[in-house]
Amino acid sequence: MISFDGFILEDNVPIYLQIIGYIKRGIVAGTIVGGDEMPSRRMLSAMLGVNPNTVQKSYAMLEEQGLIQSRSGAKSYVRVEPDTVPALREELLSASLRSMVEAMKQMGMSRRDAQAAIEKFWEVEE
Amino acid sequence: MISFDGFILEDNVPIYLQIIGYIKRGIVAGTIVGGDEMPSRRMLSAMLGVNPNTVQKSYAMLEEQGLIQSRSGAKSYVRVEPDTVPALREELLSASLRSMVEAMKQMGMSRRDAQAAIEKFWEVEE
DNA sequence: CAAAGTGTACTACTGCTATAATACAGTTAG
DNA sequence: CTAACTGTATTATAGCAGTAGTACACTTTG
Repeated sequence: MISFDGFILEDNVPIYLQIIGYIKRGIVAGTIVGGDEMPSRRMLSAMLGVNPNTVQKSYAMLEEQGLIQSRSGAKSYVRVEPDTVPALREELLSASLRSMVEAMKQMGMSRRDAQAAIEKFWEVEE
Repeated sequence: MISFDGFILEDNVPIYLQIIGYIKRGIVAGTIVGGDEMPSRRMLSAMLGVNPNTVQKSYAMLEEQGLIQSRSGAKSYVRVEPDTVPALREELLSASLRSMVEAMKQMGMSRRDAQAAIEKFWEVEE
């Protein structure tokens, strides 16, 4: 069963998009793999304190994108095909970086400034 | 008169927040300074192809934050106090980096991976 | 002064996000 | 089998973002 332990709701971003992003990032990281069991819509909505319909919306979109498989009455499972991981990595990286790089450039920062700023925010781990 | 030439509307982010962000980043970069004349609400809305009320909302919030000064009937001007620039820089950097670093960590990327990814997205300039 | 431009305010409408309360049929486990 | 759980669907409500149109008083400029 996929864990949503590290999941924190963010403001100003639709919840269903946050759920989708969390699953996608987990697949890229390898912490979520094909065949993994998804929490039921009701269970996840209770865990996150959001409405079941909001969770349902994110699951429906994940299924549209071929990332999970649902069968009426049964549990839902993650679906990862050979090309899935590299495609998701590219998609998520672009989304994360494009707006940030654009913002930093508009702030008059150099590439070196950006690297330094990341150092500060990465905190000590790894 | 402040130019909005490099301004491109983005999806999934409220327009009034994008306008506010553009002004703030310009102030941090120094391309926008205290005393600069803002375009009128009507003019900017025509330039961006958005509703005057949307522009009005962003101007009202900028005034609440003390970044512009409006006088009924007259033009609006940018207001930059001594502490404004460093405070804005810190605010914008945090906002930009926090979510990105968090996303990259969840994707299982190292700080080195992040630095390399930025190299690719920065393009050749500076 | 007079006209044009300006900030400000108001109402009405649409669409999206999210909540809320059900309902029903299929699957699964005891 | 049966009870519990599951996916799925429906309807209603609320708030916010954004659009649309209008109005009024003030400032600036010719």
